[in-house]
Amino acid sequence: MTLTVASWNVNSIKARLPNVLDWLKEAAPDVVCLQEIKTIDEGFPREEIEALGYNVETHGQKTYNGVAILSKFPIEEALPRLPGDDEDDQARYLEAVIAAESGPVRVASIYLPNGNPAPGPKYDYKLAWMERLRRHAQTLLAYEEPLILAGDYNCIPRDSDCWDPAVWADDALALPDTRAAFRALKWLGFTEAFEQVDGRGHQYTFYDYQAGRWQKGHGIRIDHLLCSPQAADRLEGVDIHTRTRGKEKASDHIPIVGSFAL
DNA sequence: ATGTCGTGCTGCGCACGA
Repeated sequence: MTLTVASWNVNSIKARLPNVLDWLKEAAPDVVCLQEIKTIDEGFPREEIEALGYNVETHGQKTYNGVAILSKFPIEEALPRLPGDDEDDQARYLEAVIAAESGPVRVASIYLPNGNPAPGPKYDYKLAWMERLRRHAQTLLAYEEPLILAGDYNCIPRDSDCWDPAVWADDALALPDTRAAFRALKWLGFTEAFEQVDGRGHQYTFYDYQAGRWQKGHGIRIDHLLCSPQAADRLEGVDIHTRTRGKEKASDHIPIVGSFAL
């Protein structure tokens, strides 16, 4: 059996619904982690997506942020919010246990803070959020089960993951502290799926709407799948569905899809 | 240097976030 797990920042589920439905029909992933749904739970187009055979869990918020998990398999438990700061009211984290045929698979949909402008309070929030994620991920790894942390990490891991490092040198997505925090998370024992099975530079998951970035091929790779050893051991491939970016009313992000022998 | 989207109301143009 192959289990496919995707991550896609849709930049508003309401504005993107036709594109999302088309892609779900074409790609038919088993599990989808969505980010930036930009709606409260009650506004999520649940029926349209359930009609394609998905179970739906959402952790929504008005206007900003919001994450969701879609699954063709039952969702056994769903845990909104990243532990570690009860004052944090931004909807950026949703974790769920999927009852896959091979057994439980834990997934999280992650919308990591952008952090610009840096330095400043938004960058401080980003780094604090990354440390909270690291601590929680450490707890999850101890379960020793297939675990995939899927999302928009707002982190360009390497210079070769953007078209021009000079443009990004002072940006919150590429600053040394951001990269160090991402590595600290990974070094707990995660495998970054694309890096493991492909690893080429200049394979992008985001092209800004501005400045003709898509037309010029000026992208960045910021959407990632982090796999526990039990998931990484079953990892068979990763695809970036670049053609979604060329459609009418496209999201600025592109879906990334991991295939697992699970 | 600029560029584009999406949201929501201080609402039919603007501010904000990305």
